[in-house]
Amino acid sequence: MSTAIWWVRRDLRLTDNRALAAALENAAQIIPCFVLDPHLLNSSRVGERRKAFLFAGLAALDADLRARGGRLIVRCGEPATTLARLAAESRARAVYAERDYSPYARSRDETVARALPVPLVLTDGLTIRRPDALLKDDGTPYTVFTPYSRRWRSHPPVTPQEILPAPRILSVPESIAGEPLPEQPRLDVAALFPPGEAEAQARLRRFTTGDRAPIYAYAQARDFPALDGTSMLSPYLRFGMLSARQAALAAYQAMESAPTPEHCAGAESWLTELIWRDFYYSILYHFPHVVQGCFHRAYDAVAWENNPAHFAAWCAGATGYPFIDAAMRQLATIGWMHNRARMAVASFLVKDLLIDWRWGEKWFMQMLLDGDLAANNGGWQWSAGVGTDAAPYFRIFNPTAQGQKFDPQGVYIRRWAPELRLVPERYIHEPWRMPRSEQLRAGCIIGQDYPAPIVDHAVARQRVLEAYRRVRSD
DNA sequence: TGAAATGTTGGGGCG
DNA sequence: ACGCCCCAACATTTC
Repeated sequence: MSTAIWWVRRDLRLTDNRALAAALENAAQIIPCFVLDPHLLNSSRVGERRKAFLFAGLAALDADLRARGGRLIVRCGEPATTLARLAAESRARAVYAERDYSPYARSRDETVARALPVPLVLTDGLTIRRPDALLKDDGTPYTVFTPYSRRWRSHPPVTPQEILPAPRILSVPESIAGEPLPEQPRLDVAALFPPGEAEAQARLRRFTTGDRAPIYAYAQARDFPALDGTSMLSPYLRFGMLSARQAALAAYQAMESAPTPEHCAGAESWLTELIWRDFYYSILYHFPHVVQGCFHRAYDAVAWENNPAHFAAWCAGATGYPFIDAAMRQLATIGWMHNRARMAVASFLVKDLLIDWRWGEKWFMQMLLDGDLAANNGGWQWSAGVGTDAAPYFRIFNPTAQGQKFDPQGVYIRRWAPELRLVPERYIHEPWRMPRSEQLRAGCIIGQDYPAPIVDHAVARQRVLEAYRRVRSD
C-alpha cells in the first residue's frame, strides 16, 4: 500500500489544500505530520499566545482528521532529520507541503529536500497568486502596490471549481505514532478566536453572504475600531485554517451578487486587503533583505532615539495619548488589533517616539495571533516610510486627530482604557487639557490615574522630519 | 490609507 | 457707501 507524507506547516485545513490533495492523489495512505521545529518554537518572535493558538489549532485539525478516519501525527525535532526518519519508517514515496516564502522557510525546505530519501513536492496555496508569476512586463518584480494590484486584478477571478473540497475519508497507517504536544498554557482568548477550520469557514460565511453581509459595509466601517466592521479572519489566514484563495472567491462572489455599486465597493475593498497580503509575500520573496532592514537601504541610517522607557510605555499602553493606549491594550489583552489602530500606533512609535520600526515589528510578532512575517514586516515598513510603496516619510499621523476622526465619541478608547471611561467627550482625546475639577469629577487624575503625554506631538514631528531629512539622498 | 503651514476668498461688523 | 479688519472656509503647498 503506497504512503505519502502530508507535511503540515501553516496550512491547518482540509478544504482547498493542494498539498493534501496531491498527497491523496498519489498515495492510498497518508501521514499528516506536523513537525515542532525548535527553531520556531524558541524564537523570540513567537509569542506564547500565538503558540497556544497554533497548538489548539493542531488539536482541532486532529479532530477534523479523526472525523474522517485519520489523525494528526506530531513529531518534535529538526525538520530534516525528523522527516527523513518518518519517511524511512513509513516507506513513504514522497512528502507534500505547501510552499512558503520566508527566507527561513525556503532554506529549511532546501535542507529537507536534500535530507529526504524521497521527493519533497511543494504546492501553491499560501498566496492567491504566485509571487514568482506576477511580474512587470520587463520581468522584474513590482515594488509599488497600485500597479501590482492592477496586474493582479487583470487575472481571471477565482472560480468555485478551483476550490478543492475537503477529503471525505482518509487513511493513516496504524503503525505510525506521534508525540504529545509539549505542555502549553491554554489559549486565553479561545472564546474570541476559537481555533480551527470550522470557525474560519463560519466566519467567512458570516462576513460575506447575504444582502446584509458585513463585507458590503466594509469600505466605510473598517476605519472605525469601535465597530465590528472587519472580518477578524487574520489569525485563521495566518495559520491557513482558511485558504486565501477561498477568501478571494467569497469576495468575488459578494461583488457579483452585490445589490448596489456601493455594496460592491465594500467587497472590492476587502479584496484589496487580500491583494496587499499577496503583495507583501511577493516583496518578501523577491527582496529577502527586508527581514533584516529597510527596503530602501538609505533609511537604515536613521538616528533613532530608541528610548527604552518610551518603548516600555508604548508597549504598556501608557503614552498619554488615549487612542494609542487603547490600541496597545487591545493588543495586549486579546492578541489582535484593529488595522486603523495598527497604523496609528506604528506611526506613533516611529515618528513620535523616534524608535526603530523593527522594535515595533518584533513586539507585534510577539503579541499578535495573526503575526506573520510578510504582512507584519510590510506593514511596519509602510508605516515607517522606509519600504515599498512607502507612505512618504513626512506623512505623520497625529495621534489625537486619528482618535477624533476614527473614534469620535471615544467608544473604543473607553472600552480598552477604562480609567478614561468617565472623561467627558470633549476631553476624551486630550485628557491632559481637563481642568482639575473635571479630572476629579471623572475620577481620572492626569499623572496619577492616567499618564500625561510622554512626548509633545508638535515637537516630535519636527524632530523626526529632521532625522529623516538627514539620511535622504535628494 | 496625513497633517501643518500658507494662501485665497468672501461675508459681516464697524468706524 | 466705503475701506478696513477679522476670520471662517476652502484651496494649495509643504513637510
